Amino acid sequence: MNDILKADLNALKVLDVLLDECSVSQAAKRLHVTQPSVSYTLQKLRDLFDDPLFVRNPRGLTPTSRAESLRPAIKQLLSDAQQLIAPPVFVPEEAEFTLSVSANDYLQIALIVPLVQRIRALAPKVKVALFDLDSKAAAERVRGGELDLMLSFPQALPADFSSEELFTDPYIAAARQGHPLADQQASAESFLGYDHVIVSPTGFAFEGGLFRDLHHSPLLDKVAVTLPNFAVLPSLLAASDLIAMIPRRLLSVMSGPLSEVKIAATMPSITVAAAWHPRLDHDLAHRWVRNLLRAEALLA
Amino acid sequence: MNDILKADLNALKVLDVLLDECSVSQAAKRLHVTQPSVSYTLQKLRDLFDDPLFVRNPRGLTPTSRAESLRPAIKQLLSDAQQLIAPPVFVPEEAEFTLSVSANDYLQIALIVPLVQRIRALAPKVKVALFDLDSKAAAERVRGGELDLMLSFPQALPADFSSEELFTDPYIAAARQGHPLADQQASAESFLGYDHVIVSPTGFAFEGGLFRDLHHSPLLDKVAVTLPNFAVLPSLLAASDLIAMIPRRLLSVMSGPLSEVKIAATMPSITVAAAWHPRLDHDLAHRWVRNLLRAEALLA
DNA sequence: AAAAGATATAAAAATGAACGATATCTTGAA
DNA sequence: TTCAAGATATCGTTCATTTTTATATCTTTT
Repeated sequence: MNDILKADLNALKVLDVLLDECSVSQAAKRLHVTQPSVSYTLQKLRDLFDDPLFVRNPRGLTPTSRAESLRPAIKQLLSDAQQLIAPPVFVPEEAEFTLSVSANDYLQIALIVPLVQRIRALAPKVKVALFDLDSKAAAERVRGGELDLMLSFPQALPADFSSEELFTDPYIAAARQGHPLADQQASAESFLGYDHVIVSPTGFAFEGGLFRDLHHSPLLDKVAVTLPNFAVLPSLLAASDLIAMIPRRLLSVMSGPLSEVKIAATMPSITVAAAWHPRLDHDLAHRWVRNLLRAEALLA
Repeated sequence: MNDILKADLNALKVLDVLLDECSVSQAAKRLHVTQPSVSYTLQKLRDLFDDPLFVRNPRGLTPTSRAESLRPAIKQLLSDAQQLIAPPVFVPEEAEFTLSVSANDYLQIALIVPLVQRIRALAPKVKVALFDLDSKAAAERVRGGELDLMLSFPQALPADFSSEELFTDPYIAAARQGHPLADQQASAESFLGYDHVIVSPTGFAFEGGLFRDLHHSPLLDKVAVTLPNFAVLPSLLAASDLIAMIPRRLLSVMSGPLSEVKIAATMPSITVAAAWHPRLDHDLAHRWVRNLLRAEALLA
């Protein structure tokens, strides 16, 4: 049996040219090799197909009927191969895929929402599936190919993932519009004169990134309320004189009008990164999304 | 630009196995080469596709999205290639082509007619185009691919054609049924007592194969009629007491009932051969026809 | 009769692929 | 913790195959 594993597929490229030229010499010219080289390859082809393929005529070669019958299939095969190795192109307007992203609620609001708007404007057929972030499970789902992207803090990202830092956002203090300290330069005393609310998934355990910087800060003693996420923060602030520490980017995009409380102290900040499986490093669609994400991160 | 002439198509066979195994080591086992060899080919593939194709994981390799997207096309391509190099098969029942044959009228009657019957019985979709023989023009038409086969005498066939002798047929003497000499052993005298008719395309010039052997034969003096072909011979014989010299095979297949006139003299004979362009030597359909022709020639 | 132009062949050179040994990394087990 | 197992990548070296140069052979053409 004539097995493909034994066959030299590269010889088919020579056969293709031979079919065009019907001349070993001319084919050699076109292939930029010498005539004996093509003659040698022709021998291999004759062996492979168990057919002379070409018989001599005064001016070169006449293809056998087998060679003629091979012609269309050879052309098709090489054209397919050319397609195969051609660099892939990504056309946003026509791209059709689902992007699955996991992010905490801060990043959902501050980054993903505007990202989705950009995506929908440029690539209307692309769907986006957004998931809350559960770091441990998320990493596994990235590994399994269920998730394309996870957004979190650099420390929370698996080391074997590809990742990219997006931006660093300083915390600011915020309160309801009309709050006594709103839009003012507040002193430390007046700032600590109000009770505070902080988003802390672990409650008063205060574990996680932000709280490293605030470890023995007097601020923590003034925290009266902790929230698991930013969702209800606007309405809580609106209905009280509580002051919240939030990343700056949330100030403008969070629903409900809030004011900044300016204080002299240098505030901690959080750095945000995107991570994905290295398998997607060169994926054109994925790279396109990452470019959009990077552009969005650079704004404001 | 990534040109197919530069690409090593054989590497695609390795990529195919790699996509199956997701392991350089396993792929190497399946390919019966060493692991570094596959690793080396993988490098070439990475270069060719400008993509890592696989990233490492604890147990081997994880394909990139590009590699995954390549998978179906690779499978298809290799399957096509396998088809391409697979030995061709010829199925008479389904074969669909036109066989163009040129032969003199003797062979048309004695060989081609039964051949057509065989062909029609075995390969109902095959058409046969029959042409009278004009050796010079026929050879050119064979060379040009218009004719698939020419049947003639070995001397009349171009030397650069492939050819095969089919049979040798002795001349016999024939006359109408009821002729005084019919079915008898005739003496030379009684045989020469009748006028004769002979097929001689050149008339009384008596040129050609048969007449070499009869050059100074007294028979030629008794020839009263010459015919350009065998077509009208039966009716001429039926309507006269003429005796004809015809190849034995014509006796049974020629229309109109004829009887043999047996004579003691050793008769000349003609040898018949088929010729075709060497390009068709390995053509399966052509070989099938030649086999039928050979089988038919062996009969009677 | 020789010159031109074609393919095939032979020996030598050069290229490229496969090998064995080894480095490096990760995982899983003692 | 350490060690063994198992994975890919890398490094020279060896070996096989392709390519080249040179030549033979055949046919056509001048």
